Amino acid sequence: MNTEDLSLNIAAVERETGLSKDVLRKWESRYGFPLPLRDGHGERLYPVEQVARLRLIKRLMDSGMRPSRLVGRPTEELLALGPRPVLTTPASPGRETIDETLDLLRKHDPKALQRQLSRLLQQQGLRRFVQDSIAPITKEVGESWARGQLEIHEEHLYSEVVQGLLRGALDPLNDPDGRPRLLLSTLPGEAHSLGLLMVASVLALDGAHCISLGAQTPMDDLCKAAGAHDVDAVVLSFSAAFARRRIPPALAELSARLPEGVEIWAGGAGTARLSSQAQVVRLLPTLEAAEEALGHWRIAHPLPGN
Amino acid sequence: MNTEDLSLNIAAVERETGLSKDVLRKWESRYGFPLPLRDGHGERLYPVEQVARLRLIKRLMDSGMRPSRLVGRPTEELLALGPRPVLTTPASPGRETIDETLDLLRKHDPKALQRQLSRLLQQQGLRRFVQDSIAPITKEVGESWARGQLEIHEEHLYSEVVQGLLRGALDPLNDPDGRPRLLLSTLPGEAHSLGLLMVASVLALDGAHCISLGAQTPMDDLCKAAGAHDVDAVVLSFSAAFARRRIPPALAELSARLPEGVEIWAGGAGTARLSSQAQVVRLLPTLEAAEEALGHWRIAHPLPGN
DNA sequence: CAACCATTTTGTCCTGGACAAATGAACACA
DNA sequence: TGTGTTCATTTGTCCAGGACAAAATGGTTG
Repeated sequence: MNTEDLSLNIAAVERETGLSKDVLRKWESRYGFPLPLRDGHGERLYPVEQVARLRLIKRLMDSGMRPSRLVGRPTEELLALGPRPVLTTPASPGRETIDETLDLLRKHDPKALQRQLSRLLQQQGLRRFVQDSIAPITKEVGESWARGQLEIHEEHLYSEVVQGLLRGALDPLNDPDGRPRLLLSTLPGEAHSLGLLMVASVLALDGAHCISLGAQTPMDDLCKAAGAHDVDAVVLSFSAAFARRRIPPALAELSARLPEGVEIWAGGAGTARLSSQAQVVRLLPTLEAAEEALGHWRIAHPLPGN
Repeated sequence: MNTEDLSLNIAAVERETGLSKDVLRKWESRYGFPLPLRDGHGERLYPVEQVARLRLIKRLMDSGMRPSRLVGRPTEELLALGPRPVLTTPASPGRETIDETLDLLRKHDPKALQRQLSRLLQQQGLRRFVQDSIAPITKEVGESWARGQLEIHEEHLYSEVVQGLLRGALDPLNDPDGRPRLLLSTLPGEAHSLGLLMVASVLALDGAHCISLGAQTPMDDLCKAAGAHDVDAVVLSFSAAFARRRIPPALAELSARLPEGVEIWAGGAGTARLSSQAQVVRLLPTLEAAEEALGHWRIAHPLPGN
């Protein structure tokens, strides 16, 4: 009964870690880890320690690392590899606030969560809210999941609530006559849209007109929308999980199909290590870079009236 | 390219229908359906018509039917088998309201969704809100998913928001001195907690004191909590998806382990076809039955003061 | 009518192999 | 130097088909 209490079957591990059963079995045969016990019927039983390590590995992989570097290592080394901040300038909102937020998540209380975050938003203003609260809390949510202190389902809930909040804050502040006019989205295959909304907030605050299409817009729709809304640039976000190899060709294709004169701005952790591609796209690896890009665009495109 | 547009690979079908790859392959070999095409590499390609039928089948199974009766049949017959209302007295809130709600879901806007439902709640009051709005809307959400018009993810979001709303409405109205004192939960394996909250609303409105533990409380905790809170009854909810066979033994065990004098009330679609078990538990197949049970309890337990 | 048991149905897990997609490294070219 | 291409390696997904436990059904009996 000791092992039963402390072990999970393969389906439970898949649920807990997000690693498919196939992957779990393959890793076992290829790397010798995880190496589960077997129950009376020859079925795998994963001790909780192995599950914890798997969760850690999955997290690091989501931030761009590869299994071969991770699967062999002991837990301590994995912890040391922890993700470094990319979009964040961690002027943290304080342990307390973060913990309160996570508690609300665990209680499955979207309403209270919204209240809590709304309050922060009112206190700090959108700009600081995005950079000093949402960025670090999001990071913490991800890490809590890796520690097994949050269910993946709860992470989704967090994401939904924050998106709703940012959209709500963005909407009234979006100047229909603002310039430049920007179309925001992610390409098919890139599900993370939180970073995109954070960029949108910053840009809208600086007076740009942001049209957000949500995540995974097919390239066709993107081009049509760019034409229909007569935008100056298309802003795309790529997380570290997006296959880096596919970014340049995708951007090249988009560049070819987009109406004449429409720029491409690409941001997110996935673009950090990208080679310049200088002529085609402008890279926005950080929120500050996004603001900078906006400034450059304004200098290059002075208002005809002036 | 025609077949590519209109077909999904096995992973996509798993995502769309909630049927695992193993199940999809087994059904193919056992029942001859689904019978996907194959791509150049021998991998399965499911045409959208088959996916739609699978979604329908899954829905019917979730409401208690078995594959052998479903998998062979053509789409029209499946549609005719549609689930009959169990907990609902459909005094529908009107097509319009339902459609608006689903639209908000598809826009992934939890805030607006909450506003919309809050408004309904204010207009109708909790009792009618639960029975005339939440019940039919929930049904529609489920059926929309079966038609492929809603993603499973969006169904989860709906559930979270409604739960938050009901909890919020319930909390202030819960009389700490109310009688009877009720402990509400579901057993491990039963994830559906919406029905439970609906029952809780009705009971709290009638002056009972409801202590809700959320879903999947281990039996140990349930018994301890029953003692600690000195409750008069434990209220459990079983959806049609819960293995019917396991309900009687589970209830028997609980009955044995619960403190002396604590009743068990069992509700939800899963208890509809249950044999009486008369001495041990009280069955609450509908919201009305729950109110009735409350009345009976009050008659059987007159206040000592009177 | 309820409880029990044998039988059938159904879902999950297993092995081990094939192979495509993604990646990194080596190389050629401007 | 930097940019693009090609090839080998790594990694995830899929496949077949068999085993078997869990669940449901349909008698049978008290």
